[in-house]
Amino acid sequence: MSEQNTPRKRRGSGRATIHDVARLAEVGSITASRYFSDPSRVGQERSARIAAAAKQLAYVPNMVAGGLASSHGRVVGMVIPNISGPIFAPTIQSFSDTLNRHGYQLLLASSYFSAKQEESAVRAFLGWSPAALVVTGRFHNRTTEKLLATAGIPVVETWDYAPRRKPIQVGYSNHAVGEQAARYLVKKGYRRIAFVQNSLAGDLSAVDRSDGYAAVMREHGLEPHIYVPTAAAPFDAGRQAMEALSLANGSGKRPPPADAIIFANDNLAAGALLSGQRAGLRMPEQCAIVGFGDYAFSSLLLPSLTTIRPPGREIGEIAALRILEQLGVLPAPEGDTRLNLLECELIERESA
Amino acid sequence: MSEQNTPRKRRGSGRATIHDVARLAEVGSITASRYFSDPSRVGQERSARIAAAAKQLAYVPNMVAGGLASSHGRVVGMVIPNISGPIFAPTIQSFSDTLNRHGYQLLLASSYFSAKQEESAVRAFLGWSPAALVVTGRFHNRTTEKLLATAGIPVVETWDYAPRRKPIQVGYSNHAVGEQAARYLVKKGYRRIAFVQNSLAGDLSAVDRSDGYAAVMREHGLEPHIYVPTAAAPFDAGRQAMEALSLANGSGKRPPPADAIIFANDNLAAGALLSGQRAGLRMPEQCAIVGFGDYAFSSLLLPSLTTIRPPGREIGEIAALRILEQLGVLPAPEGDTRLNLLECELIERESA
DNA sequence: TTGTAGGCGTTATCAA
DNA sequence: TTGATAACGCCTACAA
Repeated sequence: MSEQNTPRKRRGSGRATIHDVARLAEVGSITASRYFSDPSRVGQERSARIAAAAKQLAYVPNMVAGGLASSHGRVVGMVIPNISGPIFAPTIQSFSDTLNRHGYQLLLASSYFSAKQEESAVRAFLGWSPAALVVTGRFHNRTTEKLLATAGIPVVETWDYAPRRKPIQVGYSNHAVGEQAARYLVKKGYRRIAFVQNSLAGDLSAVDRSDGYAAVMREHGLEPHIYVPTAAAPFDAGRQAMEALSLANGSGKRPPPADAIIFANDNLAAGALLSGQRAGLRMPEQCAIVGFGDYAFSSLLLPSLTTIRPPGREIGEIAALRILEQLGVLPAPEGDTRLNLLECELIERESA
Repeated sequence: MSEQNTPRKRRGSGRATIHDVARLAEVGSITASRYFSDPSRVGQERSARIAAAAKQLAYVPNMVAGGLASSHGRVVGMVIPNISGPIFAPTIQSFSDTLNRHGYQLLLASSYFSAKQEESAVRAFLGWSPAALVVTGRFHNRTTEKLLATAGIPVVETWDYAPRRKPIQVGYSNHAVGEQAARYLVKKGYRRIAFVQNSLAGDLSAVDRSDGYAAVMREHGLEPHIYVPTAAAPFDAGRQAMEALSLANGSGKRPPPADAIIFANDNLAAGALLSGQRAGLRMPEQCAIVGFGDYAFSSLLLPSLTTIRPPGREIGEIAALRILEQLGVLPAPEGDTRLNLLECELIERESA
């Protein structure tokens, strides 16, 4: 016990270091280091001694020192547009959990869909020598592009899918989602199908969806009708669209412009559903509604909302797996793992 | 341009270091270091030279090296029960944003309400020499307690409030929430008020709420009636409770056991609302419903759900501010900032 | 399988 | 206000 001479260093965290463990275990510190990174490379006896010493000293490896020495720490940075919205949380959750399971930690920041904020988050992360970086979408400003390209670490783009780009892609096709919704409604017999765009300009993914919708419409000889609401709040915008497209048979002669509406997201759809319901509109008979996102409330609405569920959880998990493979933590599977195109599921409920 | 001799080191990240900046600016590297941590401590001329050099070299400070040298990095670890539930996301969001604004990064992990997972997350964080640590709730296992106590850094407990504990507290009183809901219903004239507990055992905060409810009931000479559903899924549990407490007037003689129900959370309340609605029950006339959580869907239900909103966003922001004050990044306000008791807001909607 | 030497990029310490 | 020097705790390279 009196062995434990405390040299009272002038600096330092005061916690036990790998040297303390090695000394107590009577091995070289590099042997202790090897034990912690890959126990199979250290002999039985010493392993046992090291384990005992580590336990006795409550040793916690200093990841900062390790990161500095090896020039890449066991952290992965993720920039996500926002954390508290209904969309991205499952991605963060599954991403973080998968990383943790393999000893990596998540460094998180949000961009609020701002390229400038994304850039500053990436820059801040870079200071931590992350093992990899995850960003959302394929649109970044030039500086961010350069930072990512020269970082020399795996970069993953999530929530979008751009086969020709360099980073690993994990996402789905918004264009296909638009097609999927339109095909579904066409098959159900609807013909006057409208698409309600997000009033938030800059939601490029919604534009991709409306493109897919328009393509299918034309394919069937139907006229695409894309409505862009002006109201800023999603529920209000949804109501506004509903009034314009389905409740607006003011003259009493003409049928309303739409007998089915695809919304850019479930918030818009919910606003429309509520206003339709309050106006006594029968849905889906008089007007079918399809949303996007499968938010938590979507199954609770009356009528419950038919919507398309993006694979948020899967995106997070696959992004993490691809990174761990790139880092050599997991064995690399056969074939090209750079492109990961996932499917969205159309969830058929009452509204369409 | 040919000045940029690349010394091709055998190791290292390849990025520009503070020494490169200092050399280009023709100052000592320590002066450059000072410039980045507190520009006011460096003279005008040199400051300008350093700034120019940093820009030219696209210098990104290496936080890992800085963290090692100063034995505490600019990261803060947060353990939250889960990220993708409806509850904690705003806390994470505001916490992260507030930290980022002051140059600190968020290290995130989730515990899924497991003390064991919480412990391993705290342990993992400690390896990063965080500047502070945030945990959720006041119940941890003994090891976690010890780790937190001996970490020598600010520790914040959020989402609960235990004045006598050591760490900084940022939360609200679940007991008071239970009282608040009960008082509201009593004042509205309801007398047969029941409380529906979470079927998930281990949700201790919900137990605190039911205690508060029971206290108010007794205070008014009323009999507390706490119902514990057996169904595991929240919506099912809510339906089950509704059937037992309000729709169960099978004999046709006795009035149902409850004319008002407080639910442990909005998910349960939503399940109840839906089943009540499908059974043709008029709410709140025949049965008033109060939830807890103010989830995203709560305002969209029919009738819209009267509920109590916990101050999730505020918790995150205040936790971050207290930490930054403790670290000296922000000026410390007067008085005791260790205890931060926030209010929950009762949001009056249609269901009660 | 184990050990030695030295460097990773920054900041604390001390002196000027 | 500025700078030289020595940690910080670990890991890579190389040797035994």
